[in-house]
Amino acid sequence: MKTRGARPIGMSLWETTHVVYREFERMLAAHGLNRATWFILLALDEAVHPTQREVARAVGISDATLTHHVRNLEDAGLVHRTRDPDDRRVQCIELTDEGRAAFARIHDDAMAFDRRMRAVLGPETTAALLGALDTLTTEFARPGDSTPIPRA
Amino acid sequence: MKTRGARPIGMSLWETTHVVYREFERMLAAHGLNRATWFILLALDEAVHPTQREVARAVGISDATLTHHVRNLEDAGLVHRTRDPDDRRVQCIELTDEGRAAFARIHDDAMAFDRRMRAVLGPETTAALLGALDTLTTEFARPGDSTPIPRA
DNA sequence: TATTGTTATACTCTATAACTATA
DNA sequence: TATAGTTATAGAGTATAACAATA
Repeated sequence: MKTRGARPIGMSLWETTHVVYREFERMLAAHGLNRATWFILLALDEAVHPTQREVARAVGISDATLTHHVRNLEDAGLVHRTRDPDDRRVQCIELTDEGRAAFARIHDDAMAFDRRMRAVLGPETTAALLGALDTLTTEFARPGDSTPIPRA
Repeated sequence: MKTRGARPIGMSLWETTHVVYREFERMLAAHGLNRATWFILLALDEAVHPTQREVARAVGISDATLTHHVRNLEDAGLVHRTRDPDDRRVQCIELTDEGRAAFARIHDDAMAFDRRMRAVLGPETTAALLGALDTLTTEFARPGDSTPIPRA
């Protein structure tokens, strides 16, 4: 068949995301985290006392998968869980002091990573890229799917 | 901490790639393929009688992982392997008639998918997006990594 | 009955190491 | 010795289903 012609956008999208995220995850790994646990910490940072279910929705994974990752974070001493006294079904996840310190360190690295991307693109191309990505997300998103994080 | 400020580019990149690829893989699944096996068929289409090792390099997976996927493709009747008579260590992978037909069908769907992306973006934004992705890939690629396909 | 979260289990993709067979 | 590929095994991330505790 010898498929020739313009390279599909999806190919470039896939390759770039892969290349960029391999570097990003290398950084996370140096802090003992992976993509999922980093997204969980971000979700914790953006909500006040979220339930595990809310965090799972924000991250885009199942409750069972979240339990798995939260256990790892807890074993690492970065988060602490307590049952909500007003509704003892609910687990309240909070960063420990150590977790807050780790978050701050990783957040610094993540911001530096973002600055590197913006610097190499320049402000106009950065804006164009973000606009294009947003257009594609709107076009292909399914209602009811949250998901910033899936298996890739 | 309440991290506020501009959304990181990586977040958008990740989310868009996820949303787009979930739809793409839904299409592939309707044809009985997944991302890895589709990339393998693409690699077969672009080279003449490649060895398995060459295909693995092109796809960006290990030899052992390739064996795994090729076995699935063979079980599905889409490819056929023969030992190279000139060097019996080498497996030559070829599409079967059924494989060629499946490839053509999926390729049509993949092109339609690409047209949909280009249509919603428009020609200028498409070009800008591809340029930005290329810039990022160049910035973050590591020499010696082939990789169009990894786990994401 | 409904909801929150956990456990048990399993599946998929991936890799490394050890191996076979060929060269 | 070196190379192409396979097998055996394991690990990471994910999910579904069944469950316990609580409401």
